[in-house]
Amino acid sequence: MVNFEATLFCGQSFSWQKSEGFYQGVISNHLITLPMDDPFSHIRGNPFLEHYFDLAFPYQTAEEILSSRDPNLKGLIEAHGSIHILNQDPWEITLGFITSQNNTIKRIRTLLDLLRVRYGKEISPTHYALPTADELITAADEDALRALGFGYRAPFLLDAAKKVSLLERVSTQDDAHALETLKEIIGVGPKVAACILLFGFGRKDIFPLDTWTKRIMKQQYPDRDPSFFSPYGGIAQQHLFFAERRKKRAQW
DNA sequence: GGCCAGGCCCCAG
DNA sequence: CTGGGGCATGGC
Repeated sequence: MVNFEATLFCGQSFSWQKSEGFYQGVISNHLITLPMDDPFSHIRGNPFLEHYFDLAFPYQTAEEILSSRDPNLKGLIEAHGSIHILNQDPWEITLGFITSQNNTIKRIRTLLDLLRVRYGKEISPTHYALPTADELITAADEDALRALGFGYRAPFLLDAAKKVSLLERVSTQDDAHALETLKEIIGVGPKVAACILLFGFGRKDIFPLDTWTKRIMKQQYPDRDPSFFSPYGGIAQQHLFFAERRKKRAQW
């Protein structure tokens, strides 16, 4: 059973909101509305959404392997249900996770919404696509992005836009080389590169280490490292991250 | 006010 | 290679 709350709102996408019984989200330039009581009914039979929600991946197998390896994770998976890794656009993920550094999920959302309204294409009276790399380079400069509130991340977004072709190279590289390629973008270090690989390229074995997951590893797995969860580190990490944030009542 | 937030760059040692 | 200061901004 897919846990849509955890899948949509636990830090892998910043494009969804809840309103009046519906999940509403922008996927590239499509506005998608899913009924909260039965999201699956709108996804099944729609190849575009089936791919976005990663229905073809064998989550059950991954969860069984993780559960057999670690009782803690077994408990979390039983409590959460499945957390899927969405197939999102690498460029949009790059924008999102450059913005994420030293920031809160709530404010990442706010900043990306500002970016949409200011530089993106209107796709409905109330929703905008994220700007493409070309749109950003053409219409924005560092001062304008700082004025929107991006702070020191402003030049990073512009550098990423200039180097957007790197993202095509990544798709044919193994994880280690791909991380190195992504770090050629100024402001992209190990953590942001990991998030781009996991969430933008579906690399399920990537385990991003941020302030939360570092703390989790230190406290709960003091003599392990993320390879303990291989080849499903990314999936394990989403469950650990979700559980820890829920425990601390962190805001989305 | 200080501390933290899905960090990274740069520089010392 | 590792550790620590600085960097924008907002919420608590």
